[in-house]
Amino acid sequence: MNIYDIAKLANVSIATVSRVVNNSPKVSPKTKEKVLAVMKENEYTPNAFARGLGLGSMKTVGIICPNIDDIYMAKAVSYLERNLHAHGYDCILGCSGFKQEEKVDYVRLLLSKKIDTLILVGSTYAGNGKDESDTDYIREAAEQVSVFMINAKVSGDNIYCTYADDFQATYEVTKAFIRRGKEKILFMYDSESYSARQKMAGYEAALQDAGYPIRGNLKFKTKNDIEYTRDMLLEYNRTLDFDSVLATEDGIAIGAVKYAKIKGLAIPEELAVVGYNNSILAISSDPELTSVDSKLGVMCKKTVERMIDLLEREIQIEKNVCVPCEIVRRCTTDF
Amino acid sequence: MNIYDIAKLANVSIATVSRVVNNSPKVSPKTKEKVLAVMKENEYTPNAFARGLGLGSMKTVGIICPNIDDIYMAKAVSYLERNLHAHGYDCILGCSGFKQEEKVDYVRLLLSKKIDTLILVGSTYAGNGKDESDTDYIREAAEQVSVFMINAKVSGDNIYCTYADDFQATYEVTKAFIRRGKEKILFMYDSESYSARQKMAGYEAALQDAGYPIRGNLKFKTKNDIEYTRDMLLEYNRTLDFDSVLATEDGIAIGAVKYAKIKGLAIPEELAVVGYNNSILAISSDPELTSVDSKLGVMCKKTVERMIDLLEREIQIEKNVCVPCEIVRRCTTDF
DNA sequence: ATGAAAGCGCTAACAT
DNA sequence: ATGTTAGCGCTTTCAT
Repeated sequence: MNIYDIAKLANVSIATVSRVVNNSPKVSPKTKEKVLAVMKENEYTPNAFARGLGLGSMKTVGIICPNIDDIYMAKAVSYLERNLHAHGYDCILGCSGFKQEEKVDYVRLLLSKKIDTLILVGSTYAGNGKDESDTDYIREAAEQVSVFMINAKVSGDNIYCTYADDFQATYEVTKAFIRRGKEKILFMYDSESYSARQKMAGYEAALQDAGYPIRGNLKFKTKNDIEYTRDMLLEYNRTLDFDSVLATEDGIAIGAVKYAKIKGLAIPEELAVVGYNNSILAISSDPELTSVDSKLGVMCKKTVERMIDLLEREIQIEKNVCVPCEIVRRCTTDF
Repeated sequence: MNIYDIAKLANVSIATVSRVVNNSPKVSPKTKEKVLAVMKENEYTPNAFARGLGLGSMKTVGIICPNIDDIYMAKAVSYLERNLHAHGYDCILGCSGFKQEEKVDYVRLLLSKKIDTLILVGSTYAGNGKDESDTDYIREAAEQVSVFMINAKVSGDNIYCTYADDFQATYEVTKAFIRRGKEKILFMYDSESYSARQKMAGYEAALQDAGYPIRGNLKFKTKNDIEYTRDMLLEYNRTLDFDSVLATEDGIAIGAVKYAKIKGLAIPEELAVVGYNNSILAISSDPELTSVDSKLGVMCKKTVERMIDLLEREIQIEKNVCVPCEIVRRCTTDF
């Protein structure tokens, strides 16, 4: 069943059918009704490809994240999908992994599918902070469609970023630790992503402002893996002296909690722990984890809102939006 | 840049360009090279909509799950995406929620986007087991594209199902409980989905086979929410007597663990607990959770393999595939 | 091996 | 308010 069939059955031209389908005001109620009836009777659905070809759009946005099997990414995609669906857009999802080449390939692939917009979720897409060139593929993509980044900052025309104020959050957590008498705050991270760099910078700034030294061996690189982190701490704890942990991921923080239990350290008195993302892990942990909530829902909503403004209302939109975090206090800290 | 431009620049017809793009064997190496050069030079990418219109396919599969902000669903989508991507298919993702009407709408929506195949993830799409009619929309969809269900069983032409052997798994867990002297096994569930029904049936069968009574008050409906479950148990424990918990979700099981801690019950001696899905929650818990692994990775792989066989090789494929579960033993049980 | 031309099903400008 | 028609960019059949 195509538009010609419907037109014939309804005794009108295909233009009229098209108008009815697209809710054009200039078609008489009578013919509209007639056409709708024929359409319903034959369960007609316009061919999306033909429509896309004519219009140059299928109302689809591409979402790329490194790995949706990650609570944080899944949450982001969930928020994005909901907001986009509400505005009549569909999501085509890609999981690129963390390798540069695959990121580049995946972006190209989605562009070739003629998406209306590209959303890159995660701080890994902001590059390593050293070479500008490793984000060139994003600027290239932005020549074809507008690109929205979530939790990453990349400069370039037609690139719009939304990110959490991670600097401020870790600054405040570190200050709070210091106020409660903690002197040896272990900063645990698992990548050099944009977001991780912001977090480390906040940590360092707070130490500096308090007149504390920044000690390299208190910056501890690990993996976002509970058991790996726990074992690393057990291994290094002879040479490492710390009374609190600021982790860039909840999984890392829970590794620290597990370590404390094995060592018989009281939480938070002997070891205070703060995680990040306020994921379900934070409350599944025992004791429940104090965690920084990066307000992912807010970020996703703001992203989609601006996207719609740009795509449909052609309004001027904010280029970069920074969202404040919230520190959710639970049992692994005494502040 | 379209196919005409390339044809002109390469001094060939659009048919030849099309042949080159589609890797047709009947084009001389020389012209092929020439065309490829022009294409590269101009960064030509075929228009996906036009291609879709001609071919009737954009190599896209629709994936619908109730909610990707759920560890299990996210894992499934992750596996599916990876396998599909490897075969050159893209995923368009929809989160339908659990309401019947929205499921129906979302299926229709994706069908109208001319997906090559539809994958429904989650046992919620199998209906409530009472009305056949609540899965009619799936059979309707299957008239247009083949439908693959993950962890659900729905009968109908062109519908292919892959599900875990949940019956066997809960049967074995229950038997193991009984062998270890547990007499009052609390079955905790959060829905009447297909999978939940299988789990309950396995539990009941094991009790029956052991000559134990099936007591209605030992079937406890809750939510897949740690705190809610914990509080429900605290509230009902005056009237409820149980020495072990078999939960249909890890989150529920952790709620039971939290309850045991508050009540000062030793795990697993005074309260043994088994969760489901072997999610990250199982190891973030303390003590770590014994959990049934439903082999989601295997299910997803089998699904995509059959899909490719059907779509590209037009081979006869298995209609229903049942995958055995694995019981991952950790610290909340003594078996 | 290559080209010409007829679709694929729709939208939108233009004509009436 | 409705119809005619020219694209949109590709695939594919049929000639050559």
